[in-house]
This record gives sequence, structure tokens and C-alpha cells, in this order.
Amino acid sequence: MEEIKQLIANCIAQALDKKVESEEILQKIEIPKNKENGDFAYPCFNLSKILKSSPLNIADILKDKIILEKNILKVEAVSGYLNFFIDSTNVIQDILKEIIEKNDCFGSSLEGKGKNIVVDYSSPNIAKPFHLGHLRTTIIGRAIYNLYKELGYNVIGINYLGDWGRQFGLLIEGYNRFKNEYEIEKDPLHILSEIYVRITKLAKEDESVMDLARENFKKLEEGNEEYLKLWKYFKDVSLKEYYRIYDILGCKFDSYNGEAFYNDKMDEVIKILDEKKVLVDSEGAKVVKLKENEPPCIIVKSNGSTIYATRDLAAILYRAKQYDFEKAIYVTSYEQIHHFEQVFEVAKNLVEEKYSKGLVHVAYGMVRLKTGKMSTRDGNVIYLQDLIEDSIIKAKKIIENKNPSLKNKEKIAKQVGVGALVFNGLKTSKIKDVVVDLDEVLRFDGETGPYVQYTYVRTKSILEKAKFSLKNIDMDTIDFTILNTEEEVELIKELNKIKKVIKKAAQEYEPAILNRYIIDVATCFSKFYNECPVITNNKCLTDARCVLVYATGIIIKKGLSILGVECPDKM
RNA sequence: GCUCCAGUAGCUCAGUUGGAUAGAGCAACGGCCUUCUAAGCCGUAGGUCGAGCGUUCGAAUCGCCCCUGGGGCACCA
Repeated sequence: MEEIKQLIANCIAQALDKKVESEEILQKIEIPKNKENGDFAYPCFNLSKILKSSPLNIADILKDKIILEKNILKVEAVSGYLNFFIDSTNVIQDILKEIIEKNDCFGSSLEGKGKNIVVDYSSPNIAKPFHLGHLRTTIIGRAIYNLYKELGYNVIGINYLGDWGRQFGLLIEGYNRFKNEYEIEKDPLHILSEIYVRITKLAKEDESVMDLARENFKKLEEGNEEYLKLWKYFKDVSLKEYYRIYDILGCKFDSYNGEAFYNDKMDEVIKILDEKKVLVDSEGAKVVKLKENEPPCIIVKSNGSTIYATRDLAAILYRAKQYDFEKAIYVTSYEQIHHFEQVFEVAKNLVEEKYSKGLVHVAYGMVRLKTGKMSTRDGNVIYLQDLIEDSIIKAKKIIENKNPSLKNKEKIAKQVGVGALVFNGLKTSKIKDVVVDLDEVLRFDGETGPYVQYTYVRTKSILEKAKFSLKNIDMDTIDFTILNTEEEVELIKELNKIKKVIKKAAQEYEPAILNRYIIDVATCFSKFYNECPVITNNKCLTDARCVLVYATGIIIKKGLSILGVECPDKM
């Protein structure tokens, strides 16, 4: 397709006697929304200044001057546009052959070969159950991880656990005060989080409690054994729970180095900033001043303990050395935009430019409930565990209803239920706020995960019925010119877009672009499915269509797998 | 107050980086299963693209200003 576009650009340049470079023309060539306007279009409006004539005239004249190359069927001049119609039979053949040959590597590239990318995502604060708010960073981060892998990068996924900070001073205070009122072992995370809510409330009423918490954290930082033991307990019970959730979601990390990991690596940050003479005293704290009239970035608090920003800076320093990263991507909600602006600015004093310019904050919108902001304190929270269970139960009910004889119902219900949640979470642009509507989240028809999975299942089902196997097929003898209905041509062109889509989604850190594309592929296939029977008496037709069905399956499965959604063969 | 982000059909969202008649899903209404899974497909209806001004051959898209909602603005993360 790209070659033909280039060919068209060359033709136009020729017809213009090279008054405009073909590169420049190529940039302007677009794909018309309406098929009646051909496969490619070139708007002639900007030529009218150069040629001193009306766009309509120019289009008319150019149309007659253009010498048609092979594979270009005709040119039309319509209201200032040059519309090109191409002969897609060769193109179709090439696309299908390439997909079959490359299989799930179709659409991948090697442009990132030898380069490292760090993706920091999920990163829950320990001692709290995983709730719906954590789902977004987890699945967006994972998708970005997979997208860059497709571009050939060596990607390192880091779960930067929120396992350090004043909150643990507070939790220790609460634990020591209230632990005897609970049977913590029964459900550690929920109970710890309840204790945290209680002590937070108390600290709000009584400032001395918060002072104790600050002291506790200071002791923890200084290595107090009793507190460290408690802290380790909090971390262990949290991880046990998180591993279970990550397992259900199919999420893996290359490192679980959280904030605490950097406890002994912050002195170096302070030392470097001090040497660079950017660290100054202000109101008892050590800070780096950034813009005029703007609060500075605090590096050391007035009580001598560190803060979030210090740990993030230590992590940047460490990751630059350890991973020699091309990019370091942080996936958090947009609440932290300002924080990362500051940290990235300070980091310029800490690491070489090649690292500091690779720092990227990927900000996503807030997750809210209809009843307001999600808050453990008010009980206004949806735990991920519960939501996943509901979704799987719903999937099972539907299976029981539609396909009662299905084998492995449990496994498939899990794939569909979890797939629905993940796919739904990657459907809209990440920057938009989400108000959770459970009816919407647990919807299985329309533009949803189950719809796409169902489409994939249909491809498998056809191929099984047709007893299709690549081994019994000689690609060179298949006559692909037989695939000439509108549905077939549209579907094949759609399949071919995956490479561009992956690249764009990665560049924009926007998995939703891939999500929408997969829906488009599924919709094209469904139209084809309804209009073009695959299993027919005509062996040539059946063979060619089977290859198309097989190729569609490859693309859907690949796309879903990048998004972290599994594909059942039957459902 | 300063600053960042969002505003497109009743609802949830796309919109190829400035192009031709602004597209989907849900909800509503109507049609399609004795033939590859109807978790599907087809059709009907639904729009002053938050408001205004500007930039130009052309604006949902770029600029300015205003309105609405949300975020952030030093010892929380």
C-alpha cells in the first residue's frame, strides 16, 4: 500500500513537472472517507497559489497529464481533488501472503532493537486491597509495555510499590493501638486498611498523632528493627494478595523494587544536587528552586526525612545506571502531573541529558463512582476482586445459556469475564475521567471484549468445520483474485493497518488506538461473515476465504494479546 | 488567584494531526437464524461539534476570549 502511495506521489510530481517535490505530495495524500472517492486522494487547493489557477482547473488538467502506472486503474478530478482508484488484486495477495508467512510477527518491527525502555506502572500502595482505581494504571501500563515490545525494544516492567513514606508511620501507630481488636490474619489487607482509616481520622482530629506518625517513619528510615519487622509483614501480606490479582489479569513484572528499595540510595541524590549547588535551605527544608513564584521541589523535609520526590529521583538515577534506558515511562493518574514536571526538571541536574529527555509521564484520567470519588474511608470503593468475580459469574451465566455443552466452562468464563473488564478499561482515551457504570463495565455486546473474542471464535469455528490446515495449503496455487467482494477487500485492507496502528499507539502511549482498531477488524470480519459464506462447493473460493479467515484470526489474537486480553478458541 | 486537562447524538465515546455529506456502540423502533456460533448483521430516527470572535480556498481540529466540569499549586503519595 505504501509503495502505491509513493507511486501516486511520483506520478503527480511528474505531471507537475516537479514544481512540487514528490515527498511533499506524499504527505498530502490521504485516504478518502467515502469509498466512492477512490483509494487515495490528493487535494489540489494548495497548488492554486503556485500555479495561479483554481483548484478545480488544476485537478482537471493534472488528471489528463498523469500517466497511469501499473496497479493504478484510473484518476478522477472531483471538486478540487484528484481521486485515484487502484487495482487491489495484487495488493490483496501480497498482504495475505505476508500475514501467513509472518504469523503473529506481522505488524511487529525491529526499530527498537538493542534499546531499553523502562515502564513504571501499577505501583499500588501496600497494606490496602487492590481496588478498581488501580486497574487503569495496571492495564494501560501493561499495554504500553507490550506495544514497545512489538517495536523491538527490550522493555523492563517495574512495579514501583508504594511501600515507603509517612503513611507507614501512621499505619504502625494504628496497628499498635488497635491490633488487639481484630483477627488480622482472617483478612489482613481489609483489616489493615480499616486500621489505616481509623488512625487517619484520629490524626486529623489530633495533630499529635500525626507527629507520632512522622516520628515513626523517621525511625523506620533509620532502621528501627521492630518497625522494620512490622513493615515487612505489611509488605508480605500485600504482595501475596497482589500476586493473586496479577495472576488473574495475566500481568507480570520484571521488578518489584518499590520506594523502600531506594531508602539507601537517596543520599547520593542529595549529594549530587548539593555539589551542583542547586540544593538550598528554605523554611528548614532542603529544596530545589524551579520557577519564580512557584513552590520549590522539596528534597529533604525539615525533620530530616525524605519525601516522594527524593525517592523518584533516586529511582531515576538508579534506573539510568542499571537499565541505560532510552525512555523511562511513568503511568499514573493526572493528579501527579505537577509532581513529575518538578521531578523531571530536577533530574536534569542528576543524570545525563540522554536520560533526562527520555523521561515520560503518561497521565490518565480519574476513576470515579456514580456516588462520587472512590474512597476507602467512606466505603465508597469497588474492590477489584469483587468486580472480577461478578464479571466471571456473568460470563458463566451467558455461556450456560448460549452454549451449555461447551467444555472448560470455568476457564473460558474467566477469559471472557476478565477480558471484558480489561478491554473495557482500554476503550477510551486515557486522559478522560471514567465514571464507573457497572452495567456498562459488565456489558458483553457491542464494542466490548467479548464481542471481539466472539469474532475470533467464529474464525476458529469456520476453519475447524472447513478442516482447514496451513499444511494442506499451497499458498502459491491459491487464486486470491477471487476475493473481490466489498467485504473481502475492506477486511484485507483493515488487516494491513496493524503495523501503523501499533506504532501510533506506542508513540502516543495510547492503547485505546489499538483497542478501537481491533473493534474495526472485528466489525469488518462480521460483515464479511454475514455476506460471504466460506464453506462452499467451490474449492478455490473456500480455500482463498479460509486463508482470509485464518489471517483475520492472527490479527485479532495478536491485537488482543498486546492489550492483555486472552482469546478462547470456543465460547 | 495562578496553572494544566476535558467539553462532539438522550448516554458512552471515535474523528486519519487543517480537507469532500462529522462517525461508532448503548438506549428506541423495524428487519435477518431448516446453511460456517444471533455475544452477530442490516435498516430507521437522533448534531447550532460548550458560546463568540479570528486565521484561510477550507476549522470539531489552529489562535484569542468567555462559560461549565475536573486536577494541581512546600514538608501526603
